[in-house]
Amino acid sequence: MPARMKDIAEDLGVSLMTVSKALRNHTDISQATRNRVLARARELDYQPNWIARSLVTRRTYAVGLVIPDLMHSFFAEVAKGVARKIDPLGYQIVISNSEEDGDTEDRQLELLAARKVDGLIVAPASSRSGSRMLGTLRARNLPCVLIDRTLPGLEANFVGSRDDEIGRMATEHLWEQGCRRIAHIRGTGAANSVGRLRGYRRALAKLRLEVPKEYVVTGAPHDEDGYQAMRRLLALADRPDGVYCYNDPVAAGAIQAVLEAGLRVPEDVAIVGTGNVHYSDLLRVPLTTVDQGSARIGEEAGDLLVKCMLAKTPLKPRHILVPVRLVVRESSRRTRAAVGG
Amino acid sequence: MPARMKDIAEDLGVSLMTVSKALRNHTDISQATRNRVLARARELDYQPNWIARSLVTRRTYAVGLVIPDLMHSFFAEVAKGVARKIDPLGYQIVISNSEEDGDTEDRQLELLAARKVDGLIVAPASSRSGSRMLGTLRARNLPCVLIDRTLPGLEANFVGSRDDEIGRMATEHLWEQGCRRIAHIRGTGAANSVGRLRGYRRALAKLRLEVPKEYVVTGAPHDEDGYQAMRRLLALADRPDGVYCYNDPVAAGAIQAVLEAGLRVPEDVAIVGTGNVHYSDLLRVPLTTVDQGSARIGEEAGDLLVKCMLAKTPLKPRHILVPVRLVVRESSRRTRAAVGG
DNA sequence: CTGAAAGCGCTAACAG
DNA sequence: CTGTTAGCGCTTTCAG
Repeated sequence: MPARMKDIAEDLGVSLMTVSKALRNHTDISQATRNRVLARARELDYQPNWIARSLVTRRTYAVGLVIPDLMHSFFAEVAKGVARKIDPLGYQIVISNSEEDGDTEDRQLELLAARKVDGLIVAPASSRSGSRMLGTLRARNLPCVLIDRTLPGLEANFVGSRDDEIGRMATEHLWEQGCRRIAHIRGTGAANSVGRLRGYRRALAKLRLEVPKEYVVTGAPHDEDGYQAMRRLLALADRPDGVYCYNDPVAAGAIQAVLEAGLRVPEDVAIVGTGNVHYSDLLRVPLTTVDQGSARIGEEAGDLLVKCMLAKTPLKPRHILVPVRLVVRESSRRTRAAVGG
Repeated sequence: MPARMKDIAEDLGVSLMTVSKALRNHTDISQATRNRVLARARELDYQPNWIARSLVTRRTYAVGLVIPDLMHSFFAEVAKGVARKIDPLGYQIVISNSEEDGDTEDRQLELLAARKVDGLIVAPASSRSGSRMLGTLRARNLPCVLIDRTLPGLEANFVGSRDDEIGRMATEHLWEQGCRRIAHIRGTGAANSVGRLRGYRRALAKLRLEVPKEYVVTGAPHDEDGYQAMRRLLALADRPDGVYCYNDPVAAGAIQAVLEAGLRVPEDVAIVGTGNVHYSDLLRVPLTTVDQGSARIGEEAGDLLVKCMLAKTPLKPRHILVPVRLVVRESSRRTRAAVGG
């Protein structure tokens, strides 16, 4: 139904090839012919069929973005960063929600590959899914950039943060604020949660602070999870006076639980999150958090992916670590000395 | 490089068609042959090339989603609703950010059309872009569902809210809470902001409340805009004691401005937002807002689009209005009587 | 500068 | 049950 090149060619009495070249601004077409073609194309409201073009050029100008949760602002910010970089180059984003589930993720990757996307940006749901992805991608050597979470044992492009540093930074900050019973609400499975936990543990060790085993609870990635986890922490005989949280939504949930228990933030329990999502400043208690440069992560990932897609031969995998930064706000400020905000 | 049907066919000494049918579970293939094909396909890690398939079937199983801002939770929630409905049917989402700009939106729609998506869900940036879209879509009769914002003069599928009711509901609520100087921070251009403004005006008229012209200010869609708009309102000689805001981010920004001015919410200025985004409950002051059923909007839009895509002939455009609901929280609760939360 | 031939990987329609 | 023919709309050679 829509106009094809063939239609234009026949209308003008020229060959299909002439039309094809004219439309793509090839040099070896006379200005006169080109104008006629362009004019007729406009009249017919001609739109190139990218499907057909893709079949022969083997480029779709689509990149797949697989994230665990569209609704988590962190990923929305990352997605925006990616878009900002690849959009001007004519790429579009096919987005998939893995819902933090490895099988769903694999299915989505399969589909994306079948769709012949030119590249992939993935925040892997769990480390378990590493094997499948490796097969799916390596075999077809589809350019791929991992974000936010590495995949243990998989040599791949990665853009993210130094998670152990995040954990350390947050924990030491709580200590500096006078907290001595520092707990951690950790994430499930993914490499970043492991790294943050490690940072937390190392900081405690360095500070010679011993805390009960029960001070590490699992409760992520949503604020409801954080809320529940915090309630468990508050129920402990010796409840914590500082909590470092896997991400900002979890921290927001934790704050909710603390306030609901009739306690104060930060006086009774100080809270630190991770990610510095956009609304963390507007929360019930403005949230101290470790900024990961989410938009920057997206941008770097976009840039790197573009480089890979343009390269003739597979590039050596790179690791890009975006600097992190502690943003001190009210949820942890217990001393005069605390700066920032 | 990846395996093709042809490879399987040659390896097995059967025809390409046999492979094609076996792979798609056509009935007229013997179990034995099918098994051989399937086995070889697995060995070669065969993946169907959807581009090639699409070219002949004329279906891409991709739908375009064009929204003004990925980072606004409202649209993230809508997107998730859409995904929930179309995902199980094998459709994937190509997402585009229009950044509230009509030209960007048109460009994106163009690309999406060229990519031959099977359908489109669009939250139009501004009413101005109506004409182009109409051409782009009607001409190629590409199934399309508008969400959140109608396009004046365009007879099209729509899923959204009764915006004048939202405006009325919020305004009357503020009145019931004792506010008598009720202002409105409105959005720019889009039909929904016009509707909400109308609702606000009508409610005032019905209540026989007269307010200065300066009580309607434009400041959307981001929280920064709301913050600035609120500052302007606070600078008025006769400052408002209640403000109805275009959306929740704007309301959050407004609250920020009020508190920063040393005033209290809701005692000095009560605030009502729109959208009931997920984190509105966690805000500095928990936000009273009009819930639009964002996820439901996405789901209905997804369902409707699927119906359109499956239909042989274009369906008559439908309007689906998802019920709205006032959610009363602390930002406006000035009387005992106020219910909900 | 213009065009003819060949084919991307797959499927619809029909024959055997 | 299996295979042949034709072609989706476009681009990449390569000849004029």
